[in-house]
Amino acid sequence: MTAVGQGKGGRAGARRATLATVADLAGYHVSTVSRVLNGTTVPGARSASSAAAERIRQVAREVGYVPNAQAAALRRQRTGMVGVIMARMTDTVAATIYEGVERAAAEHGYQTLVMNSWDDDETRARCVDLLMAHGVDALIHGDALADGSSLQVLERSGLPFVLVNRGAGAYPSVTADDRGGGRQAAEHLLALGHREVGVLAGLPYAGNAIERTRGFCETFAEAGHPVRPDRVVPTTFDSAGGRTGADRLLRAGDGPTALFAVSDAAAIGALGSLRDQGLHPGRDVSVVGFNDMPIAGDLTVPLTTVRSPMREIGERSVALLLAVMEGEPGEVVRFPTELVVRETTGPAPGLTRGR
Amino acid sequence: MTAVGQGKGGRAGARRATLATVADLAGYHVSTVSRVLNGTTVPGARSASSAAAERIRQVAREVGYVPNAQAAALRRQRTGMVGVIMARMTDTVAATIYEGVERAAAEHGYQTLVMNSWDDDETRARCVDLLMAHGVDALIHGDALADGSSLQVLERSGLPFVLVNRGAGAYPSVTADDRGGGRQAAEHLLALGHREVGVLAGLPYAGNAIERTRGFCETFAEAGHPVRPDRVVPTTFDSAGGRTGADRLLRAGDGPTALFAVSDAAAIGALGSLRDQGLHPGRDVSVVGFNDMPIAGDLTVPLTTVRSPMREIGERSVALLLAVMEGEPGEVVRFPTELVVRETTGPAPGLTRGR
DNA sequence: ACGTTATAGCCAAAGGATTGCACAACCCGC
DNA sequence: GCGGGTTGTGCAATCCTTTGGCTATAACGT
Repeated sequence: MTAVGQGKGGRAGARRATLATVADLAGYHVSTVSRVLNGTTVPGARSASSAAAERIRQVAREVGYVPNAQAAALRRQRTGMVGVIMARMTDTVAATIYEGVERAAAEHGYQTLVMNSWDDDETRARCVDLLMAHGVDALIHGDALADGSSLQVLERSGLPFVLVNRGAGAYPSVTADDRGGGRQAAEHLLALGHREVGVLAGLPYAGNAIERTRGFCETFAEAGHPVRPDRVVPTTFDSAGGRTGADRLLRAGDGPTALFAVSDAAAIGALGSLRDQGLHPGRDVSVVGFNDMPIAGDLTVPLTTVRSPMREIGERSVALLLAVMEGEPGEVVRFPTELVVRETTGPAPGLTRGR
Repeated sequence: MTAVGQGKGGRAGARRATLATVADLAGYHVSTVSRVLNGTTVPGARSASSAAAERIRQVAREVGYVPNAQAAALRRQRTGMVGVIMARMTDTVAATIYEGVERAAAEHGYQTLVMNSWDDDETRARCVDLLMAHGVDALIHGDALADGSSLQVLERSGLPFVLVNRGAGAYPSVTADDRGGGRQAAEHLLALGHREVGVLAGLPYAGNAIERTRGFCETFAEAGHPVRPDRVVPTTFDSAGGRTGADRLLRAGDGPTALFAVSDAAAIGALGSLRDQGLHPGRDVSVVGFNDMPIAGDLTVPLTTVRSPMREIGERSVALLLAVMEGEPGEVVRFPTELVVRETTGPAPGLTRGR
């Protein structure tokens, strides 16, 4: 295993150029090179002569010098990376929030190091450890447990962090106003005359799902039409979960006339279930989703849903994190949601449907 | 700025425990601690006594020692991280592939460091630099330009890399058999009697889009019904792109009777366009997508599409990367696709449609 | 012409983990 | 009881950058 034999092209095996390489070639000391390349315009006015600076930059470019972030991180005690934990990237909601996070972080000179926790406790814990090992300066936690149980270790570690998408207790977090969104969905269905409704309630330990369900159910209860407990079924957030849940709710003889899904993907799964049973969304059974993901409006029967500003939520979480890193107190931020009425909802059919 | 003032709980300001901390407390030398904690079961069998090992592990646990990956990476010349560049995570295809990558990488003890390039040249280049700076051991490139122009720098750098999702020339890559998939879509539509078809062709510089379009068009040409060039419109891969493209194709007086979209999202966008024009998918206009993302089968009119094993592609790319890192030659892998016929395709209507 | 002050650049010490080498103690056999 | 072979540990160099301290030179004022 002598030669490195990777890229066929260049000087394979020749290790990356370091400060020393540049210093030698340019005829300066590494410290000078470092200062030039870092543009240390800071206090001591430790600037190099412009001649030196130019020469050094020239050489650096020639040898393709890329600073070793590891070494730099070791010396200054910061990596410029923030860790991001998400349940899974194929959840469009998570992905969109993440895009917001990445963009905002980049704007402030931070890299993001993402990991998928798969909503699994052990993996979640391992993520935190790994991210800490890689020296992230802070953490954005996208899949906290509603009871905050996963966060105590984190808090003890002293690593600054904020929650996003799923809140938990008083921990600093940025989410949609999930409860309010649930209420909006409920009010809409109530206004359409629906009385017997079901909820595809999402994961029972996810703060956002809980709040959405709560807002929805309490609104129906206040209107004098409490949601039957057996009509609130836990699901995953994806379409498969929505489908299974809807199957269960609709196959029962006295199915509900409307469904509220705590995610658009689950709502689409419910649409699949409806279709299989020959039911038409918006006419036979109404369906309301959550988030308003981009395809919602393009469906052949466009989805009524509660819009949440996902990307903004991601961006805001970075701002909040930065504040927390500065030692500021850290707040609980909730973005208002907006009901988007399309065609999967319609007036309630006669109290008892056939079939 | 004396106290650190982050986590309120624990010993804030107390820096992370290091090897030295553990060594002192356990009464051993840091080198011994290092060996124990790394389980250096390697060749020299220079193991520590089990007494020492136990004590050391005990102490490490007590003080919550987390190794500093930066420092370790500096010393051994590897970080255990592979960089991943994707156009954007909200593209479900990219996200799914990434999930495969992450999982497979983790299985082999690697972390992934993802970045979104937004399909922008400058950003793409910056991603590579940043990933190199962070010392990734290798790179998985998910948004190569078809002409390979973005890859020469990379090749020169000597960093091992493979392409995924979008191939380019003879560079090692893992993709679906995009051309074959395009053919399958075409054969299906031909069999249904469609002669006048349009293509939502994706980004003109993306290898996968190009190949899918090519496979499709060549099959129609071979059948004696070449696709009119003005009916092949470039689009983005998302639903907005598909919608705009379909609007353009269908608004022309003599619209095609079928559309092939190089992504499911674009296909769904096309469905939106159809709906707006009062056209029924599968009856008035047939639509074929690509990838078979999970919701495809749950749509109210389920989507006919060409299935590609996205997650597997991601996983395989890691395997290939590992091989390349070992100095093996690096191949071009293409996974076969499978046509999934659902309900957005049907027999071609009379040669000229009304309206 | 000499003292004073910038300026440009070098020196060397971290920072935390890994690892080849050296060393001491111990075991065994004869 | 001593040589040869293990075995468990310690020593110290090394990876690359950053940065406070320091020196030498140049510039400037009177």
